[in-house]
Amino acid sequence: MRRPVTIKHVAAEAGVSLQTVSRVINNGPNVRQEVRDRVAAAVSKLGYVPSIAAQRMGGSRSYLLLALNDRDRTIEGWRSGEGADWVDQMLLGGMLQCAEAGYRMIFELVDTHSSHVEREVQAAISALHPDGVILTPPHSDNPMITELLVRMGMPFARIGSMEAGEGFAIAMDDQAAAAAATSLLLDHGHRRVAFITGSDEYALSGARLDGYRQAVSARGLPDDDALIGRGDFTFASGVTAMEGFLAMADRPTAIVASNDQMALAALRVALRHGLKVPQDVAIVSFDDTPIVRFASPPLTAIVQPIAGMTAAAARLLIRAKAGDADLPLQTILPFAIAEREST
Amino acid sequence: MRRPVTIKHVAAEAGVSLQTVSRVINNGPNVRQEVRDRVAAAVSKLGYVPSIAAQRMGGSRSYLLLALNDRDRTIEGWRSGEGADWVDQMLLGGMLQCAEAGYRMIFELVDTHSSHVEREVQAAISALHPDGVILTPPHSDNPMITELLVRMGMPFARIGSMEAGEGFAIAMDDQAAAAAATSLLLDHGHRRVAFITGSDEYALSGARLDGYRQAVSARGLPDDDALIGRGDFTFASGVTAMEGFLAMADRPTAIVASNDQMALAALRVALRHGLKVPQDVAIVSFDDTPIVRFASPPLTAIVQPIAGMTAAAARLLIRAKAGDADLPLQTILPFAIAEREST
DNA sequence: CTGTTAGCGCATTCAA
DNA sequence: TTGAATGCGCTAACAG
Repeated sequence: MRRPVTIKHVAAEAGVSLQTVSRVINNGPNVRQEVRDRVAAAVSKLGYVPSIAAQRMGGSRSYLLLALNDRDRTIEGWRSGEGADWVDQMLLGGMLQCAEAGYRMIFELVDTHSSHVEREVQAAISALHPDGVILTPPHSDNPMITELLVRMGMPFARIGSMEAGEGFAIAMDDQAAAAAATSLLLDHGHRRVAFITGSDEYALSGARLDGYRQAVSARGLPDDDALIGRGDFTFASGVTAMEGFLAMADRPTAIVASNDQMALAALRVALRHGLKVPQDVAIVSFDDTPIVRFASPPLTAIVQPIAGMTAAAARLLIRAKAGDADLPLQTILPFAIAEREST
Repeated sequence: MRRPVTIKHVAAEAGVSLQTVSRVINNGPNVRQEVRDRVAAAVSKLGYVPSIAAQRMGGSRSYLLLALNDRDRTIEGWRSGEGADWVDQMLLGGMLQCAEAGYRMIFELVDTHSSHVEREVQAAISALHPDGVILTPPHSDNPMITELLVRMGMPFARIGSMEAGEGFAIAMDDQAAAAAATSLLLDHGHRRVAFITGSDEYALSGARLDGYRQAVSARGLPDDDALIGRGDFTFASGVTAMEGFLAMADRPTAIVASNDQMALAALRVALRHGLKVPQDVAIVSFDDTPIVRFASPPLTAIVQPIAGMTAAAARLLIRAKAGDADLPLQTILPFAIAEREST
């Protein structure tokens, strides 16, 4: 049971003071190259790694980033085991980015709807003292949270949020993506393309609807409100919306759904009505979680750059803490479209 | 920008000393109920939450658990986006269990095959000072890691490891599961059931093979080595094994694969050979990641209690740190079988 | 039962 | 360019 090696041991080994070692560790100025090398040698010889707890206590960075996800949605995704891989992609982008800078990302589940959101967030921050917070939808646009963060002087990034405001806004161009999805269908000759919206709680829902409308009117097609189904990202709401469409006399021949669950619902309903996909009705999905790849037929989908957005968030937060100024307050990442057999 | 509230403020508010507050926080003994209540009131009034960094510096717990996953496998799973939800299930079980005790779980990716595994693990531990470490396969049986942990006096749990040894071994009964999968096929009337093994690097691979053999001989069927295909958990190895089976004169009518990837490979090969599943050949898979549910036909699979194992690991580690003695060194969790259309 | 003292490992003042 | 002091928020060991 070796005792842990501290900065003191390194100082003794290198024959310098505590402070000099600290300077070398943090790449501080005013250290001769020779001394720097000597300290570095001692560090690697002893296998010294600074304790982040002590670093924080010393009044510096905590090397921790806190990622806040919605509790219910996240747990539900895990429990269903349907491979809703939002969290995986966040980890992929965020963790790897953090690792590069010696940071760690800690996950926390928070209930947006709870009356004590503030207490929950406050508690997590007080306990961890992170250097920054990464907000994901729907937290990204929850003023209870963003205002608290501002009050605490805690840097944060809002993923999936386009509106300028406090914190770093990082999103893909949802409007352009919806327009692209719609245009794709229009290009395939569809004239009546319907759209299933997401929950209003998410700012991106509005953006996607706007994109759809824009693409439709760009072709000079009428703006038919009957072609817009209100959903809330749940499978059930997708079923309802799709059944509404199929009950119409002049029913749509193509559907754009604001997320995968609703797209799968639309697919299910279509098949149950004896319709063939994509012959009778084409479907485009948003998000591209694994499930849509394994649907029959596999769904064409807008691919969200979740890993990229999280990586960007981590990078910005880390740089901000390092004192980097003039960082972009808004970051728009490119989306992709995965064409599969549903169109 | 409110200044953070510390134990001092609480002490002042309650009119007691620092130490008394600390006692109340940690549920220590020797505090009158009246004082306890007074302190509790001050805590909630001020919204005080102890800083885990400071708690650790004070020589107590760090309230952190470190989960080590294999870097390549994990990243590959995320990148492929196939919804290999091992990590999700770990988070589901581990995070929720941790949250109950005021703990956090931090993920770290480590390359088992690297020559500097020890350095990587050492560094993570030195930086974080976790109260315990959760090892997942293949780390669970990597002596480089386990021995290092023992030397450091760091409590740890080995998930997917049945052998007694240092640390808490937590696993499902892989042998019984493989036997159950095989028996299921035997019950369906199959006489020639083949088995695709996993990589020898994983202790559970041997256990699964044993279970298969046991089930076969329990029926008095011959122990035919030709029915055992060597795999390594990759899709490609599954293809090779399956093609070997199909080239046989007296080919098997049922397959048990040691993981989902290889089962999917077997399915693919079977279909390509014009065989019908399950009529011509039945398939049972291990792991039950989301993809097998969306295969056509959906595969019958052994369901691993990943969330349960991680939760158990967290619980044991937390209790151990709390001073709980006689905790079980081996924990076996029940598995389940999800019967679907492939059998 | 409660308060006082002395660190934990580090970074941030200051001096030299 | 370096070193010595001071304090971060907390707990353990000791007193009272």
